Amino acid sequence: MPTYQAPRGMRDLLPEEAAGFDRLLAVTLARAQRYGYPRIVTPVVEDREVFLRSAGETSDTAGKEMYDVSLHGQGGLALRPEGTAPVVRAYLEHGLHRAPQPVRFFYWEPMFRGQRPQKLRWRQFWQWGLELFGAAEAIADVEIIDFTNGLLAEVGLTDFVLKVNTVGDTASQATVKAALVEYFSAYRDELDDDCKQRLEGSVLRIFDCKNPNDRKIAEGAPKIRDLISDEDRAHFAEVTEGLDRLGIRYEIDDRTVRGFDYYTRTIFEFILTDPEFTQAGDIAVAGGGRYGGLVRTMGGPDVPGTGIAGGVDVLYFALKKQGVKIDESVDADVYVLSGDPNDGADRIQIATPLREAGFRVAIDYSKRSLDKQLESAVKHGAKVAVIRGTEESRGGKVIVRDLMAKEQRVTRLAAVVVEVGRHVPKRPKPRLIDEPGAAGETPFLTDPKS
RNA sequence: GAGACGCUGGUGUAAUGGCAGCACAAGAGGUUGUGGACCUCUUUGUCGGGGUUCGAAACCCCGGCGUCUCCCCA
Repeated sequence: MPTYQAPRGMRDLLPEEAAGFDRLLAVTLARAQRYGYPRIVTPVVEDREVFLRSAGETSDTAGKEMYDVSLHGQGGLALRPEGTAPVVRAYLEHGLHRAPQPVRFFYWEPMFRGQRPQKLRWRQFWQWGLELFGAAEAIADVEIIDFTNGLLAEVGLTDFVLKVNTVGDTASQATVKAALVEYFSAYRDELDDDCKQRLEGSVLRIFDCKNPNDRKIAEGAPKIRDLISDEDRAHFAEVTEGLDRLGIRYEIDDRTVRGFDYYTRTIFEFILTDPEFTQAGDIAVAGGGRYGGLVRTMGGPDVPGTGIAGGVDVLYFALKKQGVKIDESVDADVYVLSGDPNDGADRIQIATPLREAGFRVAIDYSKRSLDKQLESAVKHGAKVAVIRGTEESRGGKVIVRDLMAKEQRVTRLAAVVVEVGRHVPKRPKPRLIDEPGAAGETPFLTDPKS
C-alpha cells in the first residue's frame, strides 16, 4: 500500500495547532473589526500578471518563486504569494475606488511561495493583513502600526522591536537610487557577487547584504533621509511624532528596506528578538508600509495606500517560544457512556440537550465494560462522565460523575444540564445574529418587519 | 535554483554487511458493572526505486521529504 506525504514545504495543522490558529484568527479578526477593517476574501488563485505587475522591476525574482497553476494545460495563473495585490485587484474590479474613501480591508489567508523550505518558511503559510486605501495622511501609517502593536500586546508577544524608516516617494526614490548607485559603483570591485547584482537591480537592498565588508561600505553610504524631499521628511516626522504621542516604542533604522518597489515613504517591520529567531538573520512577525503608486500601477487611479502583513505561523511559534499559553483544547469535556450495550440512540438523546446547552460532549458507543469506558473517557481528556447505569436508567435517571474529583451523583434526566454545569464550563455558542440586548449592551435597531 | 547533513512501528530509540529488537502509545481481554495501576494477548516499521553482495536498515546511484547554509524573502 502506498503511503503519502504532504507536498514539500506544506504541513498539516493537527487539531490542537488548528485550534491555536483559530484563536489567533478570532482575536485578530475582532480587533480588525474594532478598527473598522472588515474582512475581505479573495481567491487563492489569480492571474500571474496581478502579482508580476505589482512586483514591479524586481519581477524576475518574484516570478521565480511564484507557485504556478495550470488547468487543462492552460497556464497563466498562480497561487497567491501575498495579500496586497489581490486586494488591490478586487478594490479596482468592484469599483471600490468610487466608494467613499478611505476604504479599509482585513484579510487572513494562506499564501504560497515556491521557495526552498527553511525554518519558519514554508511553501504554504498563513498571513493576516490590513490594507487602507485613499488616506495620504501620515497618521494612517500610524494607525496600521498602532493596530499591530496592540495586536501583539493583546496576544502577549513581547520579544520584538519595531523598526521604522522612510524611503521617500516615487520621485525621491529616483534621486535616492541614483545617489546610491553612484556611491556603490565606486566600490564595485569590492562588493561580493550578490551585492554587485543588487547594484543593477534594487540598490536599496545592498543594505541587507550580509558580507561584513559590504556592510562596512554600506555604512559610509549617503543616508536615505538626506536624499529625500522636504515633504517626505515632513511625512516621516508626522509618523514618528504620532508614535511618540501614542507611546509606541520604535527604532528608526536606516537600513530597513523592503523587498519590493511599490513601497513609498513609510516602511516598518516588527522584528523578533528571541535568539532562536535571530540566528539566520531577522525574522519579521509583521511588516508593511505605504504604497503610493501601486493602485495606479495596477491600472487604477492615483490612490494612495498603506498596509501591513503579518505571518500567522511565525507569530504562533514566537508565542510558543515565549511560553504564551494559547487555549488549544479540543477534547470533549463530557463523555456519555452506558452499561447497556445496545442503547446507542439513548446515549445520543442524553447528549443532545447537553450539546444544545453548550457543552462539548462525545459518546462512547462501544459495548465494553463500564470500567473500560470510564478509562477511555479519562484518556480522551473528559472531565465528566454521564453514565447510563442499568439500574438508574429504569428510573429515568443517570449518573453524573466528576472524573477529576471522583465524585458522582444520581440525577434526573431533566436536571443533567444543571448538574454537568457544576463541573465543566459551557462554551459560547456562535450565532448568525447577535442577540440584541445581550450583556447589557444597547440593542441595535432591528427592522420590525423582518 | 545550489550545497551540507539526516530519514528504522503512531512516538522515542537499538541492531561490526549476518535472526529488525526495546520502551511508551494503541487495540482486545482479565482482575467476575465505577476509571489512569497491574496481568495476558495482539497490531504496527527500515522513506520509495534501482544496484553491489551468498547476504543490505547499513555500501553505491536516482528520486521523495526534513533540518541547516546560500539565493530569495512581496
